[in-house]
This record gives sequence, C-alpha cells and structure tokens, in this order.
Amino acid sequence: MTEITASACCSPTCCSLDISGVDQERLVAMFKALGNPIRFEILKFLVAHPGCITGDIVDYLPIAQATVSQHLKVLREAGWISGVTEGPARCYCLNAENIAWFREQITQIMS
Amino acid sequence: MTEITASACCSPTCCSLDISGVDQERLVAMFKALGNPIRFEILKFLVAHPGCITGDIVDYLPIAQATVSQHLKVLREAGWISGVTEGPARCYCLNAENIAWFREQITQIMS
DNA sequence: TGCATTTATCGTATTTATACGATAAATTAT
DNA sequence: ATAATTTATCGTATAAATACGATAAATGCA
Repeated sequence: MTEITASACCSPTCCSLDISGVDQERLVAMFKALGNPIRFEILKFLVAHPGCITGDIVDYLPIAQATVSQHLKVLREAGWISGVTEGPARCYCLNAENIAWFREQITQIMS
Repeated sequence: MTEITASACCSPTCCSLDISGVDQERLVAMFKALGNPIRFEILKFLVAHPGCITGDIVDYLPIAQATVSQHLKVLREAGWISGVTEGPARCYCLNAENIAWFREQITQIMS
C-alpha cells in the first residue's frame, strides 16, 4: 500500500465520510436522484410553487407527462419530495425532513 | 396554476435552492458522480488512505482495473478528487477545495 | 351510470452508464 | 535499448436511465 505524506499531494483531512450501512445507501440514492438536471429543476420549481400539482410541473417542463411522472417517482422514492392525493390530482411538496437529514449528513461527513 | 396554502400539504420553506447557471451544473455533476455506491466507496477509501495510488484502489475493490480507472475519471471530472502523477503511478487525493465548495453550497441552498 | 380530468403505468425505442479484456502509453529500472 | 510496472484508453457487451405515445386507473362531476 502506497502511503505518502499528506504534504506530497494531499490537503489535510477535509472530511470524514464517516457513514455506513443503511444511511450510506440512503445518501447515495439521494445523490443519484438529484444528479439529473431535470430533477433539480423540479425541486427548484417546488420551492417557488409549493403544493402545485403534477400538471403544473408538466406545463413548466419541455418533456412529456409520462416522463415527468417517472422523474417525480424517482424524487419521491429518494425522499426529496412527497405527494399528497388531492382529488384526481396529486399535490407535491419538498420533503423538509429528508432534506434536513441530507443537509445534516453533508455537514457532518464533509468536515 | 394550483397554489395551495403550505398547511395543506407542505412544510414551511425548508430550502431556497437559490443557485443558477454554471454553479447549478457543477453541483448537479457532483451529485451525479457521487450517486454511485462504488464511487462513494472510493471516496471513503481515500479518506483512510490519502495519497494512495490507483493500484491500491484496484486491490481494494472487487472490480477490474479498467473499471476503476473509469470511476476515477468520473470523480476527477466532477471535482471530488485530484490525481498527481508520481512516476508511472498516479497518487489520488480528495479535492478539499471542491468538497468544501460543495458543502457550502448545500448548507446555503438547503436552509 | 357515464364522462371529463388527472396521473400512473405499460410497452418500447434510444441513449447513457457500467463492466470487462486487450492493448497502448508513460515511466522507471536494468 | 529492453523489460517491468502502472495507468489510461479502446472496443465491446450488457444493464440502466431517459424519453415517448398509448392506455389504464382513480377521482369528481353531470
């Protein structure tokens, strides 16, 4: 195993990444879900339009309704958003708890 | 546009996601790169073995050398790591500056 | 009940990601 | 120069992601 001193090419420890098991999988899944520009735009739209319905997001984005539905499913399953049935429509919101969890994990493991 | 009160299904604003243009693309690229369990493991390995060479990571992971090299390229291009040529080998480290940038972006836009 | 509205799912086409073996490229040592 | 070591790249096979139209499912209303 090559072990060189930090001064040779590395900065001093910048993060611990101390996370494991279930939490790590959950975190990676959240990373994966948000690693897509369309889905990031959906999150931003939900900040500006909390409680809007799927159709509003479909109108906003330049992609088909079926595709939007798929993206919403990915974001839901990763925990970024939650959807509440409102009649035949579905009202979407950011999932504040999970987002807070994500932020806390990042601040913890990346310092 | 359906606009309902926050109380109906949404928590109070939990994040601004106030980011745009180049920064947003950079952030999404970092999300995408780390949204893979192998690449997350590589980062964790680099925390424990700063300055190790590609071969050490290859020995550690249960995948082929060519595949590891691809993953390292993804992490490099996203800014998570940096590699310094050390003779015929390449010494890898976490990219502290970019990681700090990521952490700061998250704390800023997710609160 | 029947119809309109809204969203999810199905089937499928295309693109991208992931993985591997083989080989090339770069460096060091002989 | 040759050989050994190390990593990157090429070509390619397979899996996963992304996209769409069509259709089903669920709900509310006439």
